[in-house]
Amino acid sequence: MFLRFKDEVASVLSSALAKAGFEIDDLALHESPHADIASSVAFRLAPEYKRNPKEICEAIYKNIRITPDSYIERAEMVGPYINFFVSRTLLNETVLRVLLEREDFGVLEKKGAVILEHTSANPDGPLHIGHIRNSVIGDTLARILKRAGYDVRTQYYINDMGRQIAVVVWGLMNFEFDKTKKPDHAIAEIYINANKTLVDEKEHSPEVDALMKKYENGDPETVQRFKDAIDTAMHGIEESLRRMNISHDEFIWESRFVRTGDVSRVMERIKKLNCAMIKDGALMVDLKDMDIQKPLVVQRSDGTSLYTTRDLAYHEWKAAMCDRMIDILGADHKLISSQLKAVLRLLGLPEPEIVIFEFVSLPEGSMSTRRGVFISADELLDEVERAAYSEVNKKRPDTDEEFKKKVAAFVSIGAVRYDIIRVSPDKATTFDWREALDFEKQGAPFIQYAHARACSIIKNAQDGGIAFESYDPNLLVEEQETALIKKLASFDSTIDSASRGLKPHIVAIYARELADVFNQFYKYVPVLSAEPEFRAARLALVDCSRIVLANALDTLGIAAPESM
RNA sequence: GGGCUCGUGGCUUAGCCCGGAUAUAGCGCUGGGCUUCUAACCCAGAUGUCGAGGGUUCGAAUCCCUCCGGGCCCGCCA
Repeated sequence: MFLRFKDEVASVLSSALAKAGFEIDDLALHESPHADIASSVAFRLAPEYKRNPKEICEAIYKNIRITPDSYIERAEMVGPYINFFVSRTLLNETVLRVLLEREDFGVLEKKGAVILEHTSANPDGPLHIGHIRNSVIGDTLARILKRAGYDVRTQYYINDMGRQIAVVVWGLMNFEFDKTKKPDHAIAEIYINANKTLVDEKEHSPEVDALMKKYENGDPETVQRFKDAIDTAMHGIEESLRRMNISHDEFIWESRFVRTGDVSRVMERIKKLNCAMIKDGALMVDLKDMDIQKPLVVQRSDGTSLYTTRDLAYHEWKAAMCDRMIDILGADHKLISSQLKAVLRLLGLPEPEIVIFEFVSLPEGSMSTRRGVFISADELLDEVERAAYSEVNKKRPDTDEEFKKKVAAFVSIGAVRYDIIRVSPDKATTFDWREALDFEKQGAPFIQYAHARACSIIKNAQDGGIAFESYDPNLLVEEQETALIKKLASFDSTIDSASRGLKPHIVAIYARELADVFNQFYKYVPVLSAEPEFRAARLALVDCSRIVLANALDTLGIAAPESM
């Protein structure tokens, strides 16, 4: 709805500009507290046409023509600014469209296949609070892109050829696996012990190297050992992801690209590149021309491949199946991902779009699975759920046990996801228990609560046999009502900008603002006790709010409860 | 040392790409509001040299330069 409004403003302004005899590409449109959309284009024109901005503004303003059915109500001139306001038509059509399209409201018409890779944590232990920043950003982005219209598939790239997995396998051969623990946690225990032993007793190091070699060569017994170890860890990892409402469409093992020969083919092609060079028997690519000072090694002197080489083959394979590749990566991958892109470009292959998120650290420093210094996603979720339970217990003492547990579960998952997604990926954060367990702040529960309130009104109406199939949207004229409808109308432009910029936090902010305006409406505008014709119109608006709140929450992967 | 990135009230944070009209919101703080649809709510108030300095511009949180502080990276690791 807002997308069309913006388009109309742009075209109305462009033709006014043309009629007034001005020429400029940038319409200088921006959001403003003074209007639904404002333009400061007169300022831009002033120096070129050597007239004062106000004069220019008047000339443009005089030429503005708005058609009767437009989404623009009127334009107004304030000093050198032109302010545009949304029309009743837009407001009414918003209500109509939401009720018609329901869960599809806000679905855009972008086309194309997207493969989005996220999480891809090494299967050497459980997901920790750093990993899930990746998972939540990735999953939310996948949901945003789906709503934008793309055909999205998510992939988890399993690094099964790295040394850390060989260490896990070696550990499983030398230490006892604790079957009573969640499998990914039991694997972490093995991994931590094995690392400690390998540091203390250096003589075992060649045993790990031998495992890696045998795995790369495809020795059946070793392959089985690796597979068992990884499946065990992945079983636990997937369970944690599922708990957070996250699932992957595919799991891609990096070893497959070695086995299919894709990796050797990529290395052969790199050898033919002008910037390829052999140094001390290793194949490397000089990337100075791409503004990267560090050359990239793609083949060891013993002829084996490296992580990046396999990643190159992975991307070549992916590119053939989609129009866009998107990778969600931690800040430690900044250099390596720009090297990856540079080599792909040199090879004439499509490059992925990379979303980098900054690190999550603990107050005492950075996390490390290897050293056992981390807070697991499971631990975080458990603690938050416990806090959420005591909150429901306090707020709804009248309800039964099953209800409280159910509410604690969706509130905690929502709170965790929202806390992660609300901040821009390029802010480094320090984890804070007090912050994580705080339910007073405006977060997911606030939005879920607004949704539950809307559901409650609808339910009360239904229980009372009050129908609202026919209603007149023109009766929705209170300040809180129009503010609410405008917010509903901007859901499409929110999805549009979030998907364009791959910025999931925009949707998080939108959901919070929508809940905010709904709560104000709820407070000041009576629904069920209003006169029948107003009651019907307001019930329709409540239903719209419920639908869009649910859509926004769904886009964030957060449950939209009917009651809490 | 070099590269990338972040720095916005006591704390957390939006806006920065694409410069505009009183800088966004939350927590916390002060005060107020439940005989009305769920108070996990709402209203009012105090709190800011937008890290510092310079420059560009009619206009800078936003663009450019320098500096300071935090994070990440700079392996024939992944």
